[in-house]
Amino acid sequence: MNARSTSRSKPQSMRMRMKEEARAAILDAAEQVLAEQGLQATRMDDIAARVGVSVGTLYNYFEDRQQLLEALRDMRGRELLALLDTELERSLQTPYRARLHGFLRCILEHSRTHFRLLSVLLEDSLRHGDSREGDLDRHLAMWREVSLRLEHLGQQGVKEGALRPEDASHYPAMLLDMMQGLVLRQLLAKQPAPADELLAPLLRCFLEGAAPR
Amino acid sequence: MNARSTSRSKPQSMRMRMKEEARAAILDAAEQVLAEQGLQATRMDDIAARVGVSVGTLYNYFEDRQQLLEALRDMRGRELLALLDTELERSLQTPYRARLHGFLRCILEHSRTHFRLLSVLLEDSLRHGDSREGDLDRHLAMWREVSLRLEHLGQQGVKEGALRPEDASHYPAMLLDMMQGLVLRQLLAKQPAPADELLAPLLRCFLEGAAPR
Amino acid sequence: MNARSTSRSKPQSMRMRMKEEARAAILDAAEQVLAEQGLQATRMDDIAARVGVSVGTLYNYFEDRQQLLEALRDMRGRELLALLDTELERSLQTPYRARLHGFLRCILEHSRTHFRLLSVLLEDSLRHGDSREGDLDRHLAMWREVSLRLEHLGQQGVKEGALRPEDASHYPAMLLDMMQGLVLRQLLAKQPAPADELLAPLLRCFLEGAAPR
Amino acid sequence: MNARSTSRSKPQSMRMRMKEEARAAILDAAEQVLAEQGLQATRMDDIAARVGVSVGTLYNYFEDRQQLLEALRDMRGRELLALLDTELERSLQTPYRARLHGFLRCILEHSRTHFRLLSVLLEDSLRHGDSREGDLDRHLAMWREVSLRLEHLGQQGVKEGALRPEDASHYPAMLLDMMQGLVLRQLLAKQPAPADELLAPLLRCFLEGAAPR
DNA sequence: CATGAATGAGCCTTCATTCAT
DNA sequence: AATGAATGAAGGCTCATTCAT
Repeated sequence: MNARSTSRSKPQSMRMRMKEEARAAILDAAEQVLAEQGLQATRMDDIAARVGVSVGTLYNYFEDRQQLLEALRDMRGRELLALLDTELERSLQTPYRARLHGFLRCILEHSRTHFRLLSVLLEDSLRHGDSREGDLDRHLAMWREVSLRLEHLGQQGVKEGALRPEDASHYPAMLLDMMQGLVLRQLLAKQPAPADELLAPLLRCFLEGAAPR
Repeated sequence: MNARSTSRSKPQSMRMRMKEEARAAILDAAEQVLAEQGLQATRMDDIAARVGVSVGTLYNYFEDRQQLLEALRDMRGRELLALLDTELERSLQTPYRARLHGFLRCILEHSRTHFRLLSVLLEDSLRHGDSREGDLDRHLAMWREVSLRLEHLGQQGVKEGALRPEDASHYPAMLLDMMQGLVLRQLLAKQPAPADELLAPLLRCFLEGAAPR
Repeated sequence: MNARSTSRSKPQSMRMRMKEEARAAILDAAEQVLAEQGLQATRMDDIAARVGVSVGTLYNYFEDRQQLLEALRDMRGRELLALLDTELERSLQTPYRARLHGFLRCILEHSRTHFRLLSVLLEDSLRHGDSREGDLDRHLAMWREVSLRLEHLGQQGVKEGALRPEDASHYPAMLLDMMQGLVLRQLLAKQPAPADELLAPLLRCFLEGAAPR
Repeated sequence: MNARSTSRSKPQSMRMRMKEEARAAILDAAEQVLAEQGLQATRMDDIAARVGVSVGTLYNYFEDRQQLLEALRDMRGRELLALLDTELERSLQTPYRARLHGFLRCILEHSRTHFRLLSVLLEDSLRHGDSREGDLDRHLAMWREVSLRLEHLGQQGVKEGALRPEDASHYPAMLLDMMQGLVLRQLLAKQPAPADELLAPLLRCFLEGAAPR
């Protein structure tokens, strides 16, 4: 009865592929609207209109508004981690400072692309810090992954003699803090500058400090 | 600190004093609720209930919800600046490093006290980055004031030979970024640590860098 | 501050009285709409329009749609019990048959007045028989109260020698069943007949049976 | 009635037979879901899922939700009448009391089997008493058929001298009322009892009355 | 005929704001 | 000034129905 099986290679994976693409399209639209209107102003209708479908369709792909946003967060998180891992692999034979530079540039660029989204989701996580624990957890887990990679990198730096080991545990946090500020200021300034230009003083201060030698 | 008290004649200043106190009470309540529930979950009814008055009364003191929140932001901003100025004055005769330390501790403590508020208001500013320009402006203006004081401090640092002058323009931003991360992580960690313990590695890294000398 | 106490006799009870009247008005309107449109077709907007207020107002008096309907059920239930108790008291010195007749007439009349409501609420109870247990419970509890009174009445009948005691436990149920059918057929027939005319054969059959003696 | 079936050639009647079986399967599924979830909670998707087909398929067999439910009601109605007629034929040579007992047992058992359905459909009929006249009519027509058969039976009873003729016109209604109550209480009690055990006191009271002789 | 994704009108509910007392 | 009931626009979500494949 259901044996309409023509000579198709992957009937199921076709379905699933299409479903995945539709989900991705919705998430892209959601990010756009989110970036433009902010979290609470983003109505399901707006997202639907942006994709060019009707509201009901959104609910064929996501349980509710909340789940849609979580899916968006998760997807972008996974994308960033993939980027970073690619970069780390690419630069395997490179000295610490250059690797760190590449790593941070990845973050900077990804964050710039998705900045409004990130701030909006951070905001959301903070607001519901108490309830919806699992939600915040997944968000923090992602950043912990990034931190982890920075720690590994830091160990290379220590081995190379490029880093003092005493404060090593603080480096990832401080780097990420400064990165976040960088991105934030970029956004507010509305004058995007080349990534390397922004990273140079950051790295210089991080490695050599503000005090004269 | 709240020294709005000019030497005015009784009748008016009495009125105004009471009005100001009522406003302050409302703002305190608003901050509490905001901290507990987040921006969008904070209803006017909740604030009113917290103060112990009825909704209508709030509208005798503030145009609308938006203005109330702005007033709250402005008040806390002014308070922080007052704190910083007091601290700067207190430490006038002190060397750069100690002054910076005191300055940052002020920020850290004030931010810890009002953390939820700050994150909630930041969120709000970002969301309406496009509309409500004047609002974001006032918020940024406040932080520019803080930055300004850090710059002054930096100049002292350069004069004392405690800072390299080349990257001086980046110092305030980097310091504030790291401070913000510090506060953020404090909140998420839910294990408040003594301010000085947190500031020590930050200052060490800032001044001496991560690279061995 | 709240000491506006003018020479009013019952400031609070005034408030409460008005609140109760408003609730009652809403419930009356709800019953009308319910009777006209049925349970699922009854929208909150319709009820509000019927009372002449806006939707929001309904929510100042009832948690949600469900609670409003429950309140309606409870109120009508209490009214019926009050009617019955009044009737029972009035007829204390009367013989069994007459008392039963009066009792049943009360039910018949109350049920005719609120028939659509009753059927609609019964329906609702049946539907959610599994979930919302407490809800159905309250409804059944009310009818159990009616049954209880019928049992008491039956005891009088037995004592008077007007009833065979063997099947006494079945009498309340059978009487109520026949009453319910009576009311139902009245509704469907759309030709309301005088209560006594309907009750006479019912009582005759109940007491004397269908078989010739 | 449905005798559109002329003596046609196989292929078409094959088609129709299959079509009828598919319809029956859908109606069975619908009844299950209806019984479990209630009228308004029963979604077309649920029915489809229960049959193991997709929603669209339902619409190949029934105009819309409403027609599907009506078809279900009609089918169960026809089934009950068939049962009753079989029973009446079987007991042709039996005295009145036994025939009545058999007749009522048929109703009781059929009603128990389909109870949730019946209550749900009754509810539906009552709700739309005003619109959809024809719908309620078909439902009532069915019960009128049952009543008719009870009347015939009653005539036998009168002839046999087992029934007083004066109230004969009320007997069918009263019997059906008590039956309905019986079934309803069975459902709510959730402790199914043997049919005869339930019917005995009912018949006793109906025939001999509650008053001692 | 079967499929199931898409549709979109419709409903419940929330909450900032108003205004008569 | 204080009160708090009333307002009603707005948004999230449901689900019967359609239709292209």
